[in-house]
Amino acid sequence: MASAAKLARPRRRSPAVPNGSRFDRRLAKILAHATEVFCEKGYAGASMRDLSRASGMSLAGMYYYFESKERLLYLIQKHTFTTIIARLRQRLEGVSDPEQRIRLFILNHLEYFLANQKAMKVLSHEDDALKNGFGSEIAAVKREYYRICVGLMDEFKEVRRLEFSSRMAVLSLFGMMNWIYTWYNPRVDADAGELAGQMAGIFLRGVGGHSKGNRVRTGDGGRTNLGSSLRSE
Amino acid sequence: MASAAKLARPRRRSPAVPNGSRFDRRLAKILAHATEVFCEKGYAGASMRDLSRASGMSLAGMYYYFESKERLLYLIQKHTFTTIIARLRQRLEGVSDPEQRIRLFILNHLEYFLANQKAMKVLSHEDDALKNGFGSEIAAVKREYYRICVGLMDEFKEVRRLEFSSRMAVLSLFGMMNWIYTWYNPRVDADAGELAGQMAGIFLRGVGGHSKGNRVRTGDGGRTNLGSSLRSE
DNA sequence: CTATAATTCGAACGAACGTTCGAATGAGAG
DNA sequence: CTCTCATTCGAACGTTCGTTCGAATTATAG
Repeated sequence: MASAAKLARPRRRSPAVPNGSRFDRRLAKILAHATEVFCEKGYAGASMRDLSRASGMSLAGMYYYFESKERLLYLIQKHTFTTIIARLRQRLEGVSDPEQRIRLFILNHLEYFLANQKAMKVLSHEDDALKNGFGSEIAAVKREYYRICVGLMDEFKEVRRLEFSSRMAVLSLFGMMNWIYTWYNPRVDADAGELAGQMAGIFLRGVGGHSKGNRVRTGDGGRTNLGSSLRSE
Repeated sequence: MASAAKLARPRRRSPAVPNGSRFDRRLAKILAHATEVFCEKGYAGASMRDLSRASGMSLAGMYYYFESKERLLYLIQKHTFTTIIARLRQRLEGVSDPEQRIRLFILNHLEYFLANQKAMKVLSHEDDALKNGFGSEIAAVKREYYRICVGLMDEFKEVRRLEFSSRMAVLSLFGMMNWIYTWYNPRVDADAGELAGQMAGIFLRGVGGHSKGNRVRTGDGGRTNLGSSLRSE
């Protein structure tokens, strides 16, 4: 009973290590490898032996860094979600126009999604894999992210004098964006910036707030309609 | 080796049973219960013992009806996909207007999705759980469904003289629609017809084919914009 | 150096996994 | 009734699961 708690993060004596302690850096490596395995086999389908093999560490050795497989998934999800929200907040700071803020949200989401595709797949796919304590904490972070987007939508509706269900709109938008983990192929599909522009175009025009052509932070002029650079299959 | 093949569907003597043989009906019951379990715990997370308990049949007894857990998932996915395609083809028969055909596609998808929410979640979520033979057959059916939608999109583009990537548009649409398994709550959200109208509105307007108000097979006039019946949480 | 704490791992635990087998039931046909 | 075949199940199989433990190894402080 008390023996389980002692695994909760031992100290290091010298804090002189550049980017977190040796412990933290090793743990981060393990998380990265575990993310790949969870992505390929799913949380339930990945065994601790798979994870230890991927990390190049013994099965027993893993338990020095985290106390259970469930906690490992929790750490991955928490870190991924926290990071994407932090980046979003930072980028939103300088922008006040509601439409641009939504475009920025979409860009931030897709950029992070594609740059960390495996982690985001684990986040999307293993949504309800965590139980009780772990699950509710992740759910809270997800809720926060959702609320930010609803907030942006409400600003947008007000200034454009539009009326639609923010819930339905936001969830449709999330669907569009998150679904890419099932189909995105970097050799066929456009990059995050292009994709964000296209999805923002569909969404904003679809929701009624038609603006004739402005993109957020992308070089090529103001084409808001879908690009023709992609062929259908 | 030869003993495994003998489980491949024994015969019944009297074909006088109303809806398929006794064997078929019992199997269908098992599939229905298994769908619920797969939906709740995931394919990998559901054990054969879970499935047998849900069906009220002994663990060993299950193997009289199918030869492996993988085959069970295959049967569920195959049936679900085949049914939704069959219904779609039937409904598309009478309609020739490209926009209406897309609206019908969306309506058919969402109606079936919400009426068979658990099966569709299993279909969406356990997308790549099947290996080799089973997996490629399901993938082929999914591809067929995708191609139908691309076909509708191309018709639509041609008659409206629009230019956009059908691939990207169709996959965004699928994202919007399929994501609902993560959020739909029948006590809060609109029914399939209403939802289909709203999503079709966003999508069609978003893609540039603006039509001022027609719904497919829904009573209330021609509002194409999002309804205000839903509050944001 | 020695002492102390951080880190790693082989071996094993009991539990749960998917699947098999042969015997026990059930029911309809003659 | 008997015979036959469809259906069910208890018990067990070999394997893999997540986790634990104590000893071995490595690194740092004094």
